[in-house]
Amino acid sequence: MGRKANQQKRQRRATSYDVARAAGVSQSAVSRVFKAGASASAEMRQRVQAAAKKVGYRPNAIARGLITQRSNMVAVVISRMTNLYYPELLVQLTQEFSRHGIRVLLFTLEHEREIDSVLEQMLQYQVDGIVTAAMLNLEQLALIDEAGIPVALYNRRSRDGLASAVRCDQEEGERWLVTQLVEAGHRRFAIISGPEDSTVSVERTASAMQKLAELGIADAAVVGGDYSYESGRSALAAIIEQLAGPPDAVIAANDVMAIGCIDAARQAFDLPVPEALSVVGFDGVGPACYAAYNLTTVRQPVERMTQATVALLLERIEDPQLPPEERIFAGAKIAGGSARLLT
Amino acid sequence: MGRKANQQKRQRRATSYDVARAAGVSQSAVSRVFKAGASASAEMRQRVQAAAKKVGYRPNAIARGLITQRSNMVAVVISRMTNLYYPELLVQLTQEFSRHGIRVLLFTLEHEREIDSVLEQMLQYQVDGIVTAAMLNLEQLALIDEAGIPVALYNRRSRDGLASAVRCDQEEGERWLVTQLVEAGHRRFAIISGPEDSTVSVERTASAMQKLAELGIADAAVVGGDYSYESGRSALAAIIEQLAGPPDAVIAANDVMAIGCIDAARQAFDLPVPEALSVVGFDGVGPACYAAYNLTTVRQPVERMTQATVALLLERIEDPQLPPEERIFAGAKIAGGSARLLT
DNA sequence: GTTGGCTTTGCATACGCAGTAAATTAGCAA
DNA sequence: TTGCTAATTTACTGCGTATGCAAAGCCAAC
Repeated sequence: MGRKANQQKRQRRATSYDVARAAGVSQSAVSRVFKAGASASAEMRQRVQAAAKKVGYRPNAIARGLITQRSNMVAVVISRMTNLYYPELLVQLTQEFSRHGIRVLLFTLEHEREIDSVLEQMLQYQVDGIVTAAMLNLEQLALIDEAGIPVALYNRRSRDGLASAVRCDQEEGERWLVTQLVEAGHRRFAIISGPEDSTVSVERTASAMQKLAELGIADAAVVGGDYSYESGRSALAAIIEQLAGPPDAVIAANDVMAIGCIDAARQAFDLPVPEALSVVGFDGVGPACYAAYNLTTVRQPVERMTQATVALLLERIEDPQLPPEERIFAGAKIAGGSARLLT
Repeated sequence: MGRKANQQKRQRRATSYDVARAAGVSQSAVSRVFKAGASASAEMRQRVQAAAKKVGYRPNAIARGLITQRSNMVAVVISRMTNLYYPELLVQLTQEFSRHGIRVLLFTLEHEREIDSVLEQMLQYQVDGIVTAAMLNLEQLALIDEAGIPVALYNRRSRDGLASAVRCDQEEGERWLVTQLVEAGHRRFAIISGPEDSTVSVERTASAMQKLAELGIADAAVVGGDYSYESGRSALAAIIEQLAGPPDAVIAANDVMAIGCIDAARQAFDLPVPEALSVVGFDGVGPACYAAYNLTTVRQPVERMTQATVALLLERIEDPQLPPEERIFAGAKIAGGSARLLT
């Protein structure tokens, strides 16, 4: 048993006891020094911090979380990444949370059915709150509520006051788009909807159709897409077949499908956009601004929406008594150049 | 002091003791039932699980992490989201980790200087491993290594064997692009580089220039960009000014700038692409495939790279003795239509 | 009926830190 | 010097779980 060191690679991490011993003080003194608003003399601070550096001490957030009942982590759930504004959303969220000393545990859903398992994970990890851009049913919301964890829904309607919600006023956005198009003389309409299980898509599509009906247009063609570029492309063919000819205007449930539709119009059908066909989208993502498309669309104020989301969630983490709240943001109306509008 | 219940909103979560009491067994029995490969009789399982459901028990991952010294969390660090392939990367990573029972703690960097603070956070949270697509200097890598936490670099070269690395063979990709362009007769070249602090950009630019030099072209113009669409647009103007006329071909350090450059060429300079100007990019992100651009580029095999990253990291989490490893993937060569090539 | 091996269960402890109450020290006027 | 208050510091307990160890139960073989 000559040399027994150097055997274990994963050396034990230094604990507050180690620091205490090195500094010749008690463990609680160390704890106080590393706690934000605790009282400790200047000299104590000095000695402890010096000792901490010497032994390579780093507070263990896991242990701290166990005792304080606060993990300082929130779960963020997004479904598919096909929504091009998710990346921006994610960055904004992590940055904003980070500013408040909170870490983000990320969950992505490939399929709806994964959600229960993911939920279980989040709860086991004792997250302090949940932000979700994926659909939760009432049962799931109730489960979370029972665990006493506040939830903030992103671009979803609050349901039964079980969760806060931040969303873009899609109805108003779609109404604006439709109104502009109709006023500019478009009559034959087609809509490219998103996935059926996407509430965002359902809402956008319904709003557009309703406004169209209000304005006396009841025979718009509706074709299903899946938010992808490809589905936007093929949707146009389906539309033309369904209408037995090209429409005046296409309303896509998101920008990416609108872009696909534009490409199909120009390349496959020889329909110049916007001269022969107007195409509008929704979201205002990066590629919508590319000169080749210059999309007429409504942009979500992602930055303000994320800030609101974080604020709403933090409020309820601090004070669980607070009732959930819903905050609705108007989208920015971008006239663009992919549709013939009056002004 | 009549009614004192209903006061606290945040009811105490059920613990394994509660379950044990409800089931009339010991706490360790409960623990064993909820531990994967532990020994427990069928009857015990039954009773415990029934009791657990009754009291609404859920294992506390935080407490478990404290004792097992495994948080089952890995940190994922990305710098800016401007790299359009990050979203895909993120989804793939979380999905793949999730498949192995590991959660992702996400960190995003706005500025380089944030990295030290972020590093501190990760270490405090006792992550089992780190995946980073942001630059770490040797000091930082050493710090992590000292803590005994394995690191996997994404699209970065391994340094001093302190970390595993997975990357796309950008040199080969750029060489292919350059060779194709030169063989097709292009002579006047321009390069749009990315941010100076991006090793990815530096490597791509250097590789392209080197290959150009090898083929006898030493006077390529180099203009700096920042990976953004806008910077690609304005870069073309700078190039034309610098060369006192349009080049034959532009090599952009990523797809998004290539797209910006194409739009600028077509709209601002009346240079049809690819007839009057060839433009190539790198990454193979979504918009590169849009028909309006149909970019000639090299696509990173993100899915395979992600799988490799996860595999490499998990290996070293399981066995810290294992030496770091580097794995290099060839990019997929996409001829596209934004450049005049021979074949 | 005893022995030996195997499986199942409970007891007790440890993980690393925060917070409480008690103890110590410092500070200062009488 | 004494008495008293305020400011620090300390010992100790508990957060919820996993696990080594020992006791107990079970079964087959002798």
